[in-house]
Amino acid sequence: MNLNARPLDANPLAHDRVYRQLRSRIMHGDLPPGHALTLRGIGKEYEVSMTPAREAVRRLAAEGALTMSASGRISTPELSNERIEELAALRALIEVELASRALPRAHFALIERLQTINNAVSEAVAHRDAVGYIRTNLEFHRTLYLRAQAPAMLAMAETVWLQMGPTMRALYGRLRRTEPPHFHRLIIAALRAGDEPGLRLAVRTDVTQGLRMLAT
Amino acid sequence: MNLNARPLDANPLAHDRVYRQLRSRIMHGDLPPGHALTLRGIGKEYEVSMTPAREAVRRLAAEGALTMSASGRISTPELSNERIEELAALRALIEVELASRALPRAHFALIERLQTINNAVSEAVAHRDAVGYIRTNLEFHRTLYLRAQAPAMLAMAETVWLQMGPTMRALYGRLRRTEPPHFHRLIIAALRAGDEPGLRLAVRTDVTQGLRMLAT
DNA sequence: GAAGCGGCTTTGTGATCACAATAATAACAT
DNA sequence: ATGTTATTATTGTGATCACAAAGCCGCTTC
Repeated sequence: MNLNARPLDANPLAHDRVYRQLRSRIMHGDLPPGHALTLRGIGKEYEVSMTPAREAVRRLAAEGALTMSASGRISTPELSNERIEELAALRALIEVELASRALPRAHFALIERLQTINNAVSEAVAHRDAVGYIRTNLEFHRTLYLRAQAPAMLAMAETVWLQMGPTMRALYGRLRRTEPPHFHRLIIAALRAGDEPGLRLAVRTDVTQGLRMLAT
Repeated sequence: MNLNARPLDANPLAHDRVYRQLRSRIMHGDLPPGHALTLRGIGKEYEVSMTPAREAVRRLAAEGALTMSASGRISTPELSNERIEELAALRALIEVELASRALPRAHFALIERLQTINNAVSEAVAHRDAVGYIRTNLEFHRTLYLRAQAPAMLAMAETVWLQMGPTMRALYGRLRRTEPPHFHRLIIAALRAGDEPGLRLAVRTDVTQGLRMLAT
């Protein structure tokens, strides 16, 4: 009898499924910084054995989404202020370039879609929904950058988002703002006007504004 | 009897040892693009079972150092020209920033060390030693960037190097030059003069010059 | 010759286990 | 109460196995 048989209705590639779900939760701020995880716990939660859980964790650790202590304990990263500054600088570098490359290809339909997403961002802010804000905000940026046709750069940007996920949740969670996202409007306006310098400035400002929350 | 016992003289963390050695070989161009690997082959080569080999491969795949086909077959990446252009642009973005951050901290001892490394680069070029050239060239850049005190950025740059490793070997291997690295001298001169714009230009040019070889 | 077909082999995947090391808890003494 | 030690529970690591799917090779057929 085959004890290792996997249920026929189960999706193949168990480790990939675990990886994607964990990645989404981390990127969107579902887990606070320093949250501990265990291989057996993950396996139980996703109904797999330790093996695929280990592979998913190893992959996420390689991307900086999880940190492993010297003894192998798994947790979400707790970023120092210097690390946050670095990651914000990386976002500025990469995302300004992505936006710049997307600009010539940003037609009306894209700009309209960005506005729709931006409304969802405003709504999440109004409801003080930190996770919803992070998710829609990242969707706004990703939608724009997809037009750049630069998958390696987009992957780099998403890796930075991943690393900042838990910290962003902690930052936005303690934030008590209800203002709609001002810089997103500047980005949209620059796209509409075909204003590249304005777009670069708007993206850089939007991406690094989180630092100001830290400085207080 | 414990069948899983590991030899007492062996270093702990087998998967990490395998990871580091494979990573070094890939980054320095030891393997050509498209080179196939197997878990059992890696395990046999490093005298471990499939498990640590799998973890090392999974980690390298997450960093883009290896690609996995839909059926899970492992090989070094074969980069398209568009992907190479993107990675070169990423190098330019990140490494120019790293150099700029290192500039205020670049004292005499560092500049002298860069010159020593650069002599090794020239020697590798003279001997048409592609792997030696890649290794010393990366050592030149890493030595400079370490002064930037920006570990996340340096990690990003190294990830790009990793992805380009096999392709760089193929490019430099078919190259028949004996000129010493001209732009490295410009970098050193700009460091000595404290000339930030000149440094940025020199790094950007050095990093993207490989594209010119492709265009021919 | 080129394309289809049968088998055999290779290969990644996931489950399970033993083990060692770490963390957590209980017991105790001061 | 507090700090220390001994015991127990938890956790990651690596080895091994069964299995299915994909590659490979020789054969046949038209």
